[in-house]
Amino acid sequence: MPELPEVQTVINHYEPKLINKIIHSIENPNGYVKVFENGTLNDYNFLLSGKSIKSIFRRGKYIILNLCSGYLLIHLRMTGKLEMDKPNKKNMKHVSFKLKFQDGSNLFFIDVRKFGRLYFSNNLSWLNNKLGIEPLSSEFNSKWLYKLLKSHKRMMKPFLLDQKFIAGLGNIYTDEALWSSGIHPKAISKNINKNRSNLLAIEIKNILNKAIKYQGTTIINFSYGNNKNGNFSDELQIFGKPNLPCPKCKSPIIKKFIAQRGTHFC
DNA sequence: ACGAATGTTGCGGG
DNA sequence: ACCCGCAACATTCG
Repeated sequence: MPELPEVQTVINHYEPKLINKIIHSIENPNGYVKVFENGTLNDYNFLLSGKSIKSIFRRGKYIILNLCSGYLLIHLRMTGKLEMDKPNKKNMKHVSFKLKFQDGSNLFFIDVRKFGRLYFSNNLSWLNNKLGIEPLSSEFNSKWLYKLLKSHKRMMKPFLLDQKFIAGLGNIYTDEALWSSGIHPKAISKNINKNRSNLLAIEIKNILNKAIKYQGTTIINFSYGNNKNGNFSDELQIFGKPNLPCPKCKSPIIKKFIAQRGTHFC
């Protein structure tokens, strides 16, 4: 369930460890080839061998390694994890790829459900074309959000999950942000009044920033580094708490399928 | 014991 | 434009 705060947590953790490393080669020890979104293992080796990592940053839920030429992008999807320590036996069989560095260290991509993907690209224009605004940027503010909501007629939950409008929100933070702003997940964007819209913009930023500070949410899968867990799980107000009393009104939290996703609201 | 649910994304169909 | 269903895949829960 890595969403924006979890991806940022992974980056914050690995940035100092990976910066200036030189890639020696890449392997896929379990022969799973679909992880390579564009190209074969040989292509990736040709493109990556000898390249150094200049910087690491995030766009939406993508981890981007800025190489001395080109970019290597990692999407964790549902269960992807990065580890530098050699994985234990159980995790070893879920290694989708292994990046070897010239200094002998490694970066393992462990992915139980194998949805995670690796991309190589010379530029990021295709990514910027398909992803919407960064919710933590200054461009994302009350004014921008209100304009967005008014210009579409969509259910709020799937709207916020749609990465081409706002990049980085997933199931957990969408539920939390809507609940905090008093907006029903099925409410139609066009009908949201200005006060609620303004509140939503603030809550999205607050919740994401706080979750990054707590190093993300661990419910089932998320961990980073040496099996470090996120601490935002304890700060969740309604996600994963069906039937428990709503912190605001004390009536039981409702969980329903909306937009094919388990959705919590009150 | 077996079906359902579990984060994310993309695609086809209505 | 927008919604829905499904698929990718493995594991856990009831």
